[in-house]
Amino acid sequence: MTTSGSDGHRRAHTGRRRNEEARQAILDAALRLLTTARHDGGPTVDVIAHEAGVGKQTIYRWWQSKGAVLLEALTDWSDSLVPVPDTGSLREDLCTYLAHTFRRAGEPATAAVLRTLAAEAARDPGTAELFRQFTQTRRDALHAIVRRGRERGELGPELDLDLLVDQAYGLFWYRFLLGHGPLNQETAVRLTDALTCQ
Amino acid sequence: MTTSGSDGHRRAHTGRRRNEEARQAILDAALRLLTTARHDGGPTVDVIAHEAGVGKQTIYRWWQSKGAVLLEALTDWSDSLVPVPDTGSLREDLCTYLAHTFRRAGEPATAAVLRTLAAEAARDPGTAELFRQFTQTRRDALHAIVRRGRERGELGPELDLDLLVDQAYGLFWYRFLLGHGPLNQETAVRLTDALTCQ
DNA sequence: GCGTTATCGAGACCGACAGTTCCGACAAAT
DNA sequence: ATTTGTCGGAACTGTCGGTCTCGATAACGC
Repeated sequence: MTTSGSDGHRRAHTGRRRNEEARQAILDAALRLLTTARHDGGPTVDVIAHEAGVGKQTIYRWWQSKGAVLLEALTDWSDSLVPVPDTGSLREDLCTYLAHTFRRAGEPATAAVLRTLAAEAARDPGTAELFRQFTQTRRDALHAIVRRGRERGELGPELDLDLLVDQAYGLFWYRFLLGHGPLNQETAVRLTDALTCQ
Repeated sequence: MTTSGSDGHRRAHTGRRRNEEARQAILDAALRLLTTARHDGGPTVDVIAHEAGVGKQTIYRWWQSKGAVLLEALTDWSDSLVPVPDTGSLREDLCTYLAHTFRRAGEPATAAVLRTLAAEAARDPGTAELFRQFTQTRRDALHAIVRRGRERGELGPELDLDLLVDQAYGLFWYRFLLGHGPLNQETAVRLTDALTCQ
């Protein structure tokens, strides 16, 4: 609608203190542009700034790079992305979590975000580190599921859980980015079977 | 040593026909620059052209993008990269292949090449397609190993071999690019065990 | 109250780099 | 002998991440 900012009103100046509204406007704009399906690269800094009704300086004063903005927007958004189930059954928890993850990644908006972030991480070392931290939180979630399963005796006590987690997320990212194979619900089931040695 | 071309002599002009020496010089320069450890992004087109003693036009006349040049250089080079073992034992073949793959990826030159190509593929859709083709040849190699194993009865006949292959290569690329976990010889053994359900 | 100070939006500017276009030279094709 | 396509070299364009400057504004410290 409006060409500057998500709405037409002018933000009040906060003088010598950081403008929290501007911060939110930047993150909102970043996420909005990130989820807008495009086939080229991610949004440019100029476009984010313009969309947020903000000067580029205001972005670079608070974030170290474009990737940092995008990743913070993603992190805020994804906190409620994929819940971590705890039903008492490893196979059920695992399959639910994987199926949910695959389904989300299949949605165009989510896919665009993840793809753009991965590309940005490949370009900028600083963003790569932030991306590493983001994936770490997902690893932790999956790790918790399999650890509970092992504590219940559903997995051998000597099993390398990190390896198991990385087999799952490795397959996910590999297929998501390269697209050699599908990421559907059947894949989730089969992967669950394979990981639990059924 | 020399500032233009890998050696000092001037190439002979081939008139109206394509200069094969120039083509090789470009690919050689691309690979040489690709394997040179750098912490920033890949080599620029200008540098490749200068290193090969060639005009940029000569590059863009024969390749559609920088990534296409890099990927052709990589493909030529990697044909003899990781041999496909066939000892008659699935676990031995698998473990050998994975261990070899991991070891190669640990060498700085190889690591720089793979990392740069992955970044380039993330940036440019055309290069992404070529990268997909490259990884497909590696998938095929691993697929052949497990297919032979299944034919010998070392795997269940209903197993999804594509899934198995993608678990392996997924873990490889995930750890290679993100670095959450190691890619050492023990990892190869453990992964082999996991994939063959030992 | 009043000078100081930090942030704000806006825009000019810089440097890197992918990709294009032009040029004179050259030899094969015709 | 003329035409044609490539070659090396270089200037040029456009995009984009990131920096710098500027006037306006209001909180902060005295």
